[in-house]
Amino acid sequence: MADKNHLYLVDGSAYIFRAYHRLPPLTDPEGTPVGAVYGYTTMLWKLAEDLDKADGPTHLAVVLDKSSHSFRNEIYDQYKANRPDPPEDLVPQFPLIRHATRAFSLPCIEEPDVEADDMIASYAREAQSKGWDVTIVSSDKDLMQLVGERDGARIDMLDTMKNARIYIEEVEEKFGVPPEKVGDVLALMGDSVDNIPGIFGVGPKTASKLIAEHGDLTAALDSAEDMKKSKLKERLIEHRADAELSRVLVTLKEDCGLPVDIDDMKLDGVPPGPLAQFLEKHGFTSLLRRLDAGSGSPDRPNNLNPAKAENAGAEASPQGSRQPLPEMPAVDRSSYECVQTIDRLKAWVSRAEASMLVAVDTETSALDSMAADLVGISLALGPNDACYIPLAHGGTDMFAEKPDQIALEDALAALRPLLASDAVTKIFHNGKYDLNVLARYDVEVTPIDDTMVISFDLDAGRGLDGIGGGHGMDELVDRHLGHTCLTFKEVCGTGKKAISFGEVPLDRATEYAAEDADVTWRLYQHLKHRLPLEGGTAIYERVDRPLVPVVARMEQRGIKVDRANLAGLSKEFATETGRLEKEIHALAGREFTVGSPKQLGDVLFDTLGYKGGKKGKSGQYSTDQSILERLSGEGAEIADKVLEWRQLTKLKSTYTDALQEAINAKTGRVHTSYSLVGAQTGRLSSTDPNLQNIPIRTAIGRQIRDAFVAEEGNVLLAADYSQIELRLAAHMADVGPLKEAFANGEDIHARTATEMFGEVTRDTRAQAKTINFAILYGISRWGLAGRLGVEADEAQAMIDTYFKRFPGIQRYIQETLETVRERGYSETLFGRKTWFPRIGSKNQAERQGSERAAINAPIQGTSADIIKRAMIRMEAALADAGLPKVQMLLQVHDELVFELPESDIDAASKVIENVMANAARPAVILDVPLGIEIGTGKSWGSAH
DNA sequence: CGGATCACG
DNA sequence: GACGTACGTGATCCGA
Repeated sequence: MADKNHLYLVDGSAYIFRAYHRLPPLTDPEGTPVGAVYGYTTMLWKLAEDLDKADGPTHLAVVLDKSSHSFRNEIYDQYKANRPDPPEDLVPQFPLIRHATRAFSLPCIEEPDVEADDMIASYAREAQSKGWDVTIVSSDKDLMQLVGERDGARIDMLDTMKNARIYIEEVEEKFGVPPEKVGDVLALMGDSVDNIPGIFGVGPKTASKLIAEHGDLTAALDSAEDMKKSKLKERLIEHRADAELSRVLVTLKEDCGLPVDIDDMKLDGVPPGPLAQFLEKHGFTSLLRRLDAGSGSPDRPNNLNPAKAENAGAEASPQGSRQPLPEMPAVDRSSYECVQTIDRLKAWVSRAEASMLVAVDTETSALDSMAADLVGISLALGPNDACYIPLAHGGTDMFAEKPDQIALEDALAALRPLLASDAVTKIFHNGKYDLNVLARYDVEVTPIDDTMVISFDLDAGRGLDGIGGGHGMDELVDRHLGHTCLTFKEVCGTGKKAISFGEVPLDRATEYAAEDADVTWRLYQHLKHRLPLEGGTAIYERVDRPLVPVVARMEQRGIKVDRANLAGLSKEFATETGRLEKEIHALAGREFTVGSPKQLGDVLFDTLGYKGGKKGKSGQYSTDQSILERLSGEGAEIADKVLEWRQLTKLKSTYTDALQEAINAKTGRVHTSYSLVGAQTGRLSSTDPNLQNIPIRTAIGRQIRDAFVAEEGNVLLAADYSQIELRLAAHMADVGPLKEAFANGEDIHARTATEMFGEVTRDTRAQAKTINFAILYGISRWGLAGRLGVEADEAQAMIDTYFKRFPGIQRYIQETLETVRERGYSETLFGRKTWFPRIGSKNQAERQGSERAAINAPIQGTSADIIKRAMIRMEAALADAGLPKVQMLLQVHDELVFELPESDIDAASKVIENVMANAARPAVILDVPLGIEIGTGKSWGSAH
């Protein structure tokens, strides 16, 4: 997986002593001294801000000393005996440190009779044993014993005051020995602050020299016998016992009991409420302003992340600045290098490895990432510091002279270590595409960042009428960098004269391709900077960023469809529609294009004279399903025929014909493409082909689902969240009766019918179901009336009853609209924002449309967040359960489809249900259970 | 290329 | 006083 867990352990007690001495003696409005607390608060702020950085925390806890007593006092009664009392204006700040920690909603570890250092050591080792990286936020020299690498997991330290990282090299520089021997050095030199004796007269220099020379403490002490007569020799012999005692005292206890599970230290966003309260209480106004603004000026990078801590009003929108970022020079395409030799490529790779951050873009021969061939790769390490590596340029004519370029396999061999290096973040714009292309060349790419996804997490819904709402690269570059990129059309042309990228001359190709990498690098700086300031970090880092490789793999797997089955259906549908068309023409009395709503409207309402033709704003009669059904009810045979004709042509053109064409020639499977930024609410969308709208509601349509099949020996498994949006509505709106019904596993629509009408009949249940859905979508009396076929008055009465029985719903709607009007966006339980720039429109229709969408977005979006979390965890969960052959193939909003060996059904079902049912945890604990329904079969149709 | 229609959750 | 009435998508067809 791209992201490694990284635990930050903050040595809180040590920090405040240092902060106290370094910061001015501030007091809060009540006169309480808070200088050290302020320093501590800003430190946590900065750490939280680092959540999105390459080496930043994924998990974090603060460790404090609860008491000064520990096992060391038992073996040495003078331990820390001469430590002076803390200054009196520091004493009242100790409890405030806990308050500050709580305000950030961070776990705080304090155990009686255990020193913070030992607790940190124990947690560090625990995390390391699980393969996590660890950063100890401290500069305490005792803790330097822990620095180093073990089984691929690293422990380092961070001195936040000096803003310096401490790695093995730094420890060696300080002590002259590697970390594991620091204890020996400390034992010799002693520590006056902790009153550790050491050897009197031996300081750091002598101690490190002795240990470096002899290897360890015992050997150093033994060596005294052979020394020339000296003061040092005498002291080593005389105080040997002191040194040995000191060795025990400086040894960290690495097996303390761990009161909090490290998994529970996950940084999952900082709720703004308690933090704002804390900042306010102690008069930390500058921090409070940043929190309230939810945005900062670009030259003030030290702002806070909290995921849900933004209050940015629509007017405070920081997007749309066309100012180039100050430190970035204008794009200069002439600065780019075309890399044509392996030596030059190696030079770029080693520079990229050193910079830890590289923007990457692939150029290909087509748009379909599962079919396109790789034509070249561009890299960028900074503004105007970019190159293009052509790999398959040259005319389509195989005899045409090809430009000099590195052999594909040589280039990939040079790039693979860089692209797979944990230490280097690869930035893409829509990285899923590049991942898919490169995967077909056996190139693994991890970890990645994605500017398209970051843009979506910051600005979903922010565009107006298609202006500035997208997340395409050219659009973002224009919007954020004030620059216009070369377009693909300019380079490759359009229409019939269009050439493929491989035919573009290298100088031109370099300008285009390297520019894409260059601007991706620049966009990244801009967008990634905004994430913590605008509360986008949690949803990006915890949901959408880790999802990218998961979805890429799903696309790569594809799903098998039975071509012969589809071809058979196409033929049936063709025969039938031909027959229907003749009948329709006969009934109409003339031939016309049945597929033309305009001509059909004229036939129905003018030629045949049916009543009730309604013209829309386009001036043409509406002939949609509801109209045709009405006519059918009035006895119009032609309406029935048209309905049937429409159904069959729809199924044929959109499904049975199109799906056959979508079968990939190489894999023999159908590979959809999911968009992570397509739906404003955070849902995925599916294109080319859309596999999220395969028919299921009618028997004839379901035949198409039966054409989606498993390979021989395998089955398909479909796992659905049952009624997830209603469950979330019950939780979010705190609707007692609905929560109770879900807890009891009741039929929710029946329960609604009972509450509303006092009895459950087929009729009242159906009405209740309609009303339940209406609620999710933002209800209006006319809309409901139309659906139920009743008068608006009656619909209003039902709405009133609903609100009366379920008062939480009305409150939810009110509160949601108020916050959206105030802040400009709605939010899911996981902190995903959707913007509603039209919520205050003077145009009533437009405004009401926004209101309905705003009521729905938190529910639909939370559901999307939950299934995404399940997807992210699914692969590891299946692997851990020894089920590597179970493959997740499709997502359909509340459903996941897997392909698996028949023999794995039982075991896989358990894992899948467990992951899906618990996907909200631990970030969100729902008041309702998440019900999962699982089915299996040889085809998708039979798995339901 | 926009509108109308209809497939899905 | 008129507006135009359920949320979120994508594919296909027609016709300007």
